[in-house]
Amino acid sequence: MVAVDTSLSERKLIILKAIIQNYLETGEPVGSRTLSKYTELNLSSATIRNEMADLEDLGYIFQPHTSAGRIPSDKGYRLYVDILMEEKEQEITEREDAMLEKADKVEKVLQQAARVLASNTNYATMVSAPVNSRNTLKFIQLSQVDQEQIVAVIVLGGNVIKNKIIEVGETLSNETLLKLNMLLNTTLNGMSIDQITLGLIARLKEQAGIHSEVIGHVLDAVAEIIHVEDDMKIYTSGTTNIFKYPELSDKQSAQEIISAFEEKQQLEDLVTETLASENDHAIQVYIGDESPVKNMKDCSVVTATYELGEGMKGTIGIIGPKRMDYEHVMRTLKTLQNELDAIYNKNPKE
Amino acid sequence: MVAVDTSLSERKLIILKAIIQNYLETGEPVGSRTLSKYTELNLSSATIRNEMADLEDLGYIFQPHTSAGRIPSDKGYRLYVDILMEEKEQEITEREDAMLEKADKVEKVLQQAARVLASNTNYATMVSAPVNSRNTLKFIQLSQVDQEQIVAVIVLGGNVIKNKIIEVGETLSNETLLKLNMLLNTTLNGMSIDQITLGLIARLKEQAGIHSEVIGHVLDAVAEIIHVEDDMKIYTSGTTNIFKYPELSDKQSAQEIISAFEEKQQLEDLVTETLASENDHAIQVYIGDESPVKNMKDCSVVTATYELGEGMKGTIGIIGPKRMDYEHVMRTLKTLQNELDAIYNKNPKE
DNA sequence: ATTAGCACTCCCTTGTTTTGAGTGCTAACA
DNA sequence: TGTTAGCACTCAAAACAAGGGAGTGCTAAT
Repeated sequence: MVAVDTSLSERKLIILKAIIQNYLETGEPVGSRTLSKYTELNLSSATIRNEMADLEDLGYIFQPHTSAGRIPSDKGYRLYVDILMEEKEQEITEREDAMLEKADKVEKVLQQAARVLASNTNYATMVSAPVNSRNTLKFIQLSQVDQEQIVAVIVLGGNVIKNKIIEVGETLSNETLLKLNMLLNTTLNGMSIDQITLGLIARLKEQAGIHSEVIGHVLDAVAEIIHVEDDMKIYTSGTTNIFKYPELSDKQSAQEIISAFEEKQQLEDLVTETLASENDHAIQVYIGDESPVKNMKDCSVVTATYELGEGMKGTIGIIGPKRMDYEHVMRTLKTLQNELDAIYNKNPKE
Repeated sequence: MVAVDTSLSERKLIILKAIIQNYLETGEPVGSRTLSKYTELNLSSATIRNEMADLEDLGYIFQPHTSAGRIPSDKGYRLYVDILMEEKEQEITEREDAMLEKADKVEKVLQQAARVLASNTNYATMVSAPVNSRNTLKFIQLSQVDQEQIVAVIVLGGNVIKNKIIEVGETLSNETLLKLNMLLNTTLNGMSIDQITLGLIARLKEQAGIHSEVIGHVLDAVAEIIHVEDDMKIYTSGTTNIFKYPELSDKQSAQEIISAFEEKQQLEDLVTETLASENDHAIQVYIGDESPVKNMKDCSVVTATYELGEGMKGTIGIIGPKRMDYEHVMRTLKTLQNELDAIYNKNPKE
């Protein structure tokens, strides 16, 4: 995929790059005359025209209609992102003061991240909260609320807290509760959520087996709390930025994109896809049809994975028109990714 | 406000009503010829024209431009909603099978409510989660997670659970913790959140005064957990329905409305306003400028308050074009309001 | 009081023309 | 052989013109 098409001469590459960059700036189809001035190689428009005809044959650019200039195809953008674009890598680590302010709750930070990203790029953005299947259990406790209710509290790494009310038919004695708590803590402490299997729970039941009925019920509830995947939280911002780009502003497109942002389902798919992809910390670019979200077939989607610690991974992403400022977007995304990665270590919990 | 303008003859009212109903259906300015057929009173278009001229002078209708038909003004809609509209009250209680399915989590129910409402009406909808300032405390407990962390768990009426990790400098003895828990439970149990004032906390501090420093810190934290208003959760659905109405579909309007739905702040204001209004269980209609949310000055907003029990009130609302089907909307809203009101009693916690 | 009739207004649609940016091709050129 | 000037051609978009039609206000007749 990244292999350069050998049929492309140096000059064609320069011209293609010029076409794309010009189009990114203006959003207008770019013609041969414009290019003959724009490029450093001094060629007449006629020559450029010949080259452009070739580039069109090869599928990198096309005309929206006869007698119009050319615009990049998806294939063209792909080549640009993979090869042509100059990444200003060196700057990334040094420059850029923090985008995020501290905040004590993770949710706040993530919502803020989405906002910052949107205002920095003028595109629509999303940030998914980390899912924590590889997280470990730090503490577990059952307490009697009243005659018929027990509250179970579970603290995971990163100070994620889960809890639930468990309804019990009969009152449990203090003693039983104490034993149960002991048992749970000694057995489960330090284990990752993945490790706490149904088999393990079954063995616990046996060990605790005295009033098997109630206790069995309680343990089942505990297992459920631990395993129930909190449905993925996704924060969005700047959805209306898409109105800044005419190619996405018609009713049809706007409606599709915005509803994908409201009904979060599609974004969840996007996150899943991103997290599943092999090379983790890289920035991923989906151009047009490449996007896993069908509603975004006319957009480009750029995503990155961050890690709050201990396998708690989340995704940050930007959705905009295909003619998006890839350089800037990828740089900003990388910066934010770093900040989020860092946040857990430097500021474990305020 | 509800007083009928005495200058309006019976006939004018009929005509006005006809104009509005016709406009609600078609969305087109309605002219005198159309009306002379549409209305039961057999009048020629000329007569109707005279009446319409009067109605325009009185500010109930206006022309978008000379030589166009008339459309209702905000004042016209107001009159319609207050007086002209026929509410089919009787049906409400009997008919209508349940819109909501049971679900164990409140959030799910509310999200579903928003969805149902949107698909039933073809407008944009919002449902706010109840705020619980008048809720009472059922149970409170502090537990040691590790050397430096305590987790505080608080259970409120309706099984709302709040919790937080508290960082402590030094380890607290089991004994101290036990005493603290006793103290907290005996003092605070059954109190409403409003009642737990800073003064009360100060008195508690004195009573517990032994290791004043750490304990003071912990008690402050507890007070904070109790009082920190969970930021209002608002569920939305069908935002993109606004694209079905041309008068709201231009970039400008669409952008304003949609961003109000994304950045929830304005919706929160709307909820606050609704909840603050005196007559609680009534349906409220805001037409155009009447809306507390400035971004919705070209819309109509219809809201209702539901009560999950014990002063836990939330708001459901519909946002659409001024020419909205008020009857249907208000009826649907009322039905849903009843269902939500009932849900807590019939199905306290599944 | 109502209505028929008429002149007038103004938006909207439709068709026509003009403009201009851009292309492809051919022939001349270095 | 690669490059360029020149020219005819295309097509979208803008500008313009004309007609139709829905609607109004006013006047005069019923």
